[in-house]
This record gives sequence, structure tokens and C-alpha cells, in this order.
Amino acid sequence: MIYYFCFMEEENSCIRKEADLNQIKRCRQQIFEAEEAVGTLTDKLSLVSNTTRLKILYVLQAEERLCVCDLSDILNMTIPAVSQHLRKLKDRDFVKSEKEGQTIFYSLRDDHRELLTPFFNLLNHQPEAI
Amino acid sequence: MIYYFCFMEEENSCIRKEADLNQIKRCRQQIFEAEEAVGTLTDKLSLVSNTTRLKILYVLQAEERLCVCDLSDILNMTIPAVSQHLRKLKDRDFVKSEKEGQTIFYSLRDDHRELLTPFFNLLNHQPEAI
DNA sequence: ATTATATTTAAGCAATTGCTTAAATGATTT
DNA sequence: AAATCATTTAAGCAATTGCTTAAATATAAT
Repeated sequence: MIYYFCFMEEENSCIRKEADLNQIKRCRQQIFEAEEAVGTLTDKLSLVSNTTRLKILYVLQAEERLCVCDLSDILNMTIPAVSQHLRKLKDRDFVKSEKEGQTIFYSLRDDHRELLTPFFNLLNHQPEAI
Repeated sequence: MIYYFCFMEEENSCIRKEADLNQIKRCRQQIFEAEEAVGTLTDKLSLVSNTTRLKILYVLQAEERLCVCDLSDILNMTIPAVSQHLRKLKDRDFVKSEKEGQTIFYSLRDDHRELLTPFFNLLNHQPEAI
């Protein structure tokens, strides 16, 4: 039995004759360099791109701090549902929590203000511009 | 048999005695007013929060226009996979397409430049700041 | 006309998401 | 100590997402 070990020429499934190979190379390089940044950015955006979580961030920005059951009333959602969203936001450093008796107050962290502020501005001042 | 028809007082599953009812009312109002804007914003963010789609937008911003098979090579992905992402981006007016022979070139639309530019700037100039 | 090329569309499937309900934890009141 | 309150955790499930492969479409080349 014979085994052939060989490296197939990476077949670019679809290269047009007119394709600008330099352009493709340049783009690949750009993607390569931005790879990590793209990952961390989309990771954060996917947190914010949920209506419930964006609402949570939005009211927290206006109110300094709110507890889980406040948010549950405000959003008209189940306590566990809200709690699970808050956990994600906390895990990614969007919010922090402080315990006071049996109540846990959540508030915005500064970490992602730069990313969030434009969104808040849109929601506050020019909702039609979105 | 007696049926009682009554409107239950909407039981706020969890209102602390110390809860600031005005605060909750205020927040509800804010959410109510921003409801639609939150929806359209998260709709767009959820498009951008996918690594493949953000990469597509990112290279299109730099390259004026690229065809499906260029992108397939650049991203090292299947043609149909890329095509399906492009469809979503086109449906939401992020990109436009122009046919030239059998080749279809995609390019950025201006519609969402305001939303996208900050992201491009981050990826270009300060990837560590994300 | 037949074949090749560029792309889209569709079906199928695994992974992820976001809720629900129920149970667990931990602090406060009675 | 027992009951109550605020919250988290966990299991389960339906809906969505993003890929894959195969087939369809439409233009260009032989």
C-alpha cells in the first residue's frame, strides 16, 4: 500500500483571469492585521446588538444605578431573563455590581463608554438618523 | 357557577419597598420613547457584529469595489457563504452591486457610513483601544 | 450548441441565543 | 429557627444563525 504525502496547491476556487492579484494580496494582508481587532470589536457589538441589553445599558447610563428587579419592572421581563443578560454584560466589563443587603445594584462601567456614547447620542438626540 | 371577571392589578413581580417608583416610571417612559430607535439600531449592529461581515465592509471601504470571488479568496471562504453575507448586507442597504458581464461587483453604500466610520477608524488606527 | 465561469438559491444541519420554569443561594425579617 | 425576599443558576426548548453541499441561473467562451 502506497501513501502519497503531498501539499496540494491551494486552489483558489475562483480566480478570474481579470482578477487583480495585488489587490487580493493587499486585502488579505489588511484582514490579517485587523484580525484580532475585528474579533474583539464584533464580540462587543454582538453584546450591544440585543435590544434588551441595549435598553439596559441605555437606562443605566441615565440612572446611575438600578437593581435587577427594577430592570425587570422597567423592561417588563422575568427576573432570571434580566439576570442572565446582566451576567453577560458584567462578564464583558460593561457593567459592575454592588451588593447592598440582599439587593444588587448594577451600574455602567467606564470601560466601553467610547464605544457606547455614540449609540446613546443617537437614541437620545437623533433617533431618526439611525 | 360564578365567574369573576376582573383586571388583576398588574403585579410587579418584584417591587422592593425601597423602590423608587418615579425612577421606574421615568425609565419606562425613556424606553418607550426609544423603542423604535433601539430596534433599528440593534438590527444594524447585529449585521455588523459578525466577523465575516465586518471584514467584508472593512475591505470594501478600502478597495472601492470587489466581486464575490475576490472576497471568497480574501476571506478564505466558500463562494455561497460569502454570497449569503453579501445578500444580508445588500438587503439592509450596507452595500450595492453592479453587474459587469458575469461578474458582480459589490461596493459600500453611503447610507450607514456614519455608523461604520468609527469602527473603521478603530480597526485602522487604534486597534488596541477596542 | 456545448462547456465553462460567476453567482445565487435552497435544503440540511450543528451551534448559539434567549427565553421559561424550577431549584439553589444567601440575606433579612418575623 | 422559619419564612420571606432578591438574586443566581441550571435544565429544557424553540428560534435563529452561519456554514455546507447540491442544484439553478445567467453570461461568456469554444
